[in-house]
Amino acid sequence: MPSHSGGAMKIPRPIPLRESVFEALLELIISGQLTRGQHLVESELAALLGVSRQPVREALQLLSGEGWVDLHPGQGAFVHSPTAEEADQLLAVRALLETESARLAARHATAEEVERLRALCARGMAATEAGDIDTTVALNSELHAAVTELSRNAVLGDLAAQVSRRVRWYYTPVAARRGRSSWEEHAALIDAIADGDAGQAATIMRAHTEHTRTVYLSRLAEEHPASPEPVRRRRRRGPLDS
Amino acid sequence: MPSHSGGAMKIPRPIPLRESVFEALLELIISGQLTRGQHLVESELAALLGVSRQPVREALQLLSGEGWVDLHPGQGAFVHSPTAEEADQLLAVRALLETESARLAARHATAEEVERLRALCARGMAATEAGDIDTTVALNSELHAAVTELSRNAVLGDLAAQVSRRVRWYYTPVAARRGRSSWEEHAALIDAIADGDAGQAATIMRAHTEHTRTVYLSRLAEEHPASPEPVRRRRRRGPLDS
DNA sequence: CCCGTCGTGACTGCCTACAGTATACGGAGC
DNA sequence: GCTCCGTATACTGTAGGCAGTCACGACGGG
Repeated sequence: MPSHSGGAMKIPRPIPLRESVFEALLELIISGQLTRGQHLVESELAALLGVSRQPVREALQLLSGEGWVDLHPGQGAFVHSPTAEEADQLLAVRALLETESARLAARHATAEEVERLRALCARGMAATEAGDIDTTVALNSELHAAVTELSRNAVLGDLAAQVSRRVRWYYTPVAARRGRSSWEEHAALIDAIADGDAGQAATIMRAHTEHTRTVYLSRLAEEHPASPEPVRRRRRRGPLDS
Repeated sequence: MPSHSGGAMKIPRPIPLRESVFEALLELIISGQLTRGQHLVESELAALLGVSRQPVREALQLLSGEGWVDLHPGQGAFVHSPTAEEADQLLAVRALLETESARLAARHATAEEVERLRALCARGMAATEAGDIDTTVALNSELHAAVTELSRNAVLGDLAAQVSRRVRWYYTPVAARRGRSSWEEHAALIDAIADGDAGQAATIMRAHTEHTRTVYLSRLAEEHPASPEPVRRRRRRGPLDS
């Protein structure tokens, strides 16, 4: 995330293998192929991805740093199993960071940048109308990321990006019922940013994120049963074994 | 940072070597033995600490994740060289996180916990009076950490802790001139928390952190010259060589 | 029948070794 | 004398391998 670099964004020529592994594992986690609480055995993953254990280890530590897996010393890595409480806290923090981002964005955004936001918003609304959940979620993330970038605060942007990615994990099943209203809120937000009305932008973003949080919680309350204490036991045989 | 655990804080028996290395390197960076922009050669550090390269690599990646070093693929690790702009952004984010923490702390804190805060505050003021900068800074961090813990939001607490540690790096030279007033503000903050006055606590914390930020910036403006474009060249001979 | 103890297997943590690559130095050409 | 290029060096990235350790299962005792 080079945030708002001045045009000369440095792209390291050799993409380290650990990052490729990181992306791959992240995809496996988000897509659910690696289930919550599952024990991740380094050698199995290494064999699965066709690399050695070392890049896998490093990728697992990166994932641990961002809260995707839990690293138990001497015991290995386990896919993080988020509790309802934690999700709520995460959404609260997101609300905080994004609200501030919106406030700052309203102060700094140029007309050209506002246009980019509008374009994103239009595409997002189209995807929603078409019922394309995955694209909708992706565009939602992209729009929020764009706003944080406009805050002109790289540190804030990085933190928000990190939190957003985790939120996105829980968010996908919620996206459907947020539907159209979410994008109408986005449109209102962009208007406020275009006007340079910081207070208004912050207020809208606050309402928007809190709305999402409410929807998430209500959904959680419905399918209530959930977590029968996830498996922390050491796995001997599992879905990865052929 | 197990945040607000309920008494049974899990302490993994074998402390991984990478964490010890992490701590050691962090100390070397904060104390200035590793200067800004310096190229960190894995093998040298490994020899220095008497371990192999692997734990050093992993520690460097942890440090990179928290913004202490920059990892250039195929080139190695360099001690991060924070710009004035970045420091300002960091302080702004800290203000945001800590303000929210204070607000939440005021809602959740028990009388017993407030007492702990007061004790910390008293010790801090004593250290300041005694002119013990290091202890003052340490207690300052501890107090702020205690407040974020009282927010009862582990995610917020972790983020704030991370940001605070980085702030502390820049903060040490500033601590002296913040002096007594800082601890008076702390005392006022604790009063607000004790009263359960969330709004007041937030306001005080906002003013407190913004005050710190102002002092930092003014100090920066004074010793203005600064950064003669730090060394990014690859080092062949250096202070680590014996 | 339940509980403590020992044996076994498997996985992590760490070290060593190799290959690829970017940088720095020295020499040849202009 | 300056620039360009070849060679050498040293560092990173990756692989493989060994020892320590944790968990599980079986056996024997209460």
